[in-house]
Amino acid sequence: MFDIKLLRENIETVRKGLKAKNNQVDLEGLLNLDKRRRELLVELDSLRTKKNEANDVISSLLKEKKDPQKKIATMKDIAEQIDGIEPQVKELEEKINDILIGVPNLPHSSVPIGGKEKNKVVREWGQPQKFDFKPKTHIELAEALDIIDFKRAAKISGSNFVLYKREGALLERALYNFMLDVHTREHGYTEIFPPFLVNTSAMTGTGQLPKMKDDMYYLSEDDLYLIPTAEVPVTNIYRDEILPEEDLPIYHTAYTACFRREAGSYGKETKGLVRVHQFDKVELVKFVKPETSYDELEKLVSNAEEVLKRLGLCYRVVLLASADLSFAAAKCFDIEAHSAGLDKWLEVSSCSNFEDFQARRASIRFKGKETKKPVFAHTLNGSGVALARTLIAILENYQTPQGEVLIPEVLQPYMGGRKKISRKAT
RNA sequence: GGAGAGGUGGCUGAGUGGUUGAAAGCGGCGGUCUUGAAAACCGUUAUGGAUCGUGAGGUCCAUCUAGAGUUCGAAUCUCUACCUCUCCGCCA
Repeated sequence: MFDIKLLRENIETVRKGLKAKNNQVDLEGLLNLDKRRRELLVELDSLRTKKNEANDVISSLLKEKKDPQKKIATMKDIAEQIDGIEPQVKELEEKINDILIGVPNLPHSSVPIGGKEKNKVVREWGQPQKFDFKPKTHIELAEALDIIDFKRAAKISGSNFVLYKREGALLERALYNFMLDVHTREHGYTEIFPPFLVNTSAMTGTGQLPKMKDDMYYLSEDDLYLIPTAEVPVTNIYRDEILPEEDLPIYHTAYTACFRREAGSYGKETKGLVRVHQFDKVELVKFVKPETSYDELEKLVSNAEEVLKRLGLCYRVVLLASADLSFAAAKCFDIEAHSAGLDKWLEVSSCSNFEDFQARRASIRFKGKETKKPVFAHTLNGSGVALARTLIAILENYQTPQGEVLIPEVLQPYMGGRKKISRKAT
């Protein structure tokens, strides 16, 4: 949510930014609603002043044991006038808020304007894995090695759910433990283990609601949503709070399962682990001072990259163009790992600076000696990294001609010293 | 799930219909004192909005979990939701 004052003062900036995000909201209409609201508010406030004055007179009359009836009649009259205006103001406020809450964030000036075709690869690390045999896909490997059972997952839950078993389950666990260790021990993040179900306010605070409602699992009995990412509970930790300035920056990391309905996305792109309804992810979340947020974004990206480097996975970092940015993001880098079996770049991380967009919605502020008034913090987050697709890359890139999978060295301590996964239980 | 109690400022805690944005204490901040510190004393201490002012700042309005209601007037009365606590039941 952007500040309506920005619209009042600089409608062209907003118009340009929203156009770059392919959003068409009626800014003039919004501005008119705001103008009308302020006019009524002035009227309302002055009536309230009168009411308060009359009330003071009544209470002193009562103290002096005099008859207040005449003044009560006046106050009654004012109260009626207030009742006439108040609902109008409220209605306008709701209208304005309903519009604002559905307007995306504006892109940062360093973001290329345009759609996907304007996305820019900013760097690559490593070389796509080449084999002198025809590499198998992760699906073939996992089924042959008996470490993932897609059929039974479908029996239990439905299509695009995953059942990891044996070394598959162990590898999953090894991965998120490894990632959490790197981020907490070396990158300065504090570990969080949040609830996986959150309420409407939390979802609205980070910007999933109202736009993404259909993409989320919702429990109507309890009015709760399953989190699509740890970003939601972790960012909302400080909702409606004013933090001491010296607490910033705050870095949090969290492992959670993530739940996505992925409505209407069935097709060949969704085979295997590429797009599933439930996956594991280690998330990085930052709360920082505004002037530092773009430096913090670069650091965040490199923290995520570090994980892929240590896993020995070739990847590239992509700067997203304006129309490809998510609703709440001002700037975003995707990290894509190359997977040899599918021969594809798979998005395993998405690192965004939301500037004060989420902080404004969720009211996350900080205050210090210099800042007399509370200031909205900047929030950032990124996957560090998402597991299902990383697992694809590991299985496909570390496969052997025999159909076995070597375990990346950094994960071996997390897997009881195992060096490879083969058909026989090891 | 059943029964009960409760939600007031950073915290503790007064306040049961009329100058209560809210006593008091604690904490925080500034100052006096001190070689320094402590103690003591003095002062200060929320958030949002509208409006005036180049600015510092001023004025007004709102806010005692949230929403609805009663009333000329609500922190105070009524209803609903949410949350917390206690007991019982159930349970990993």
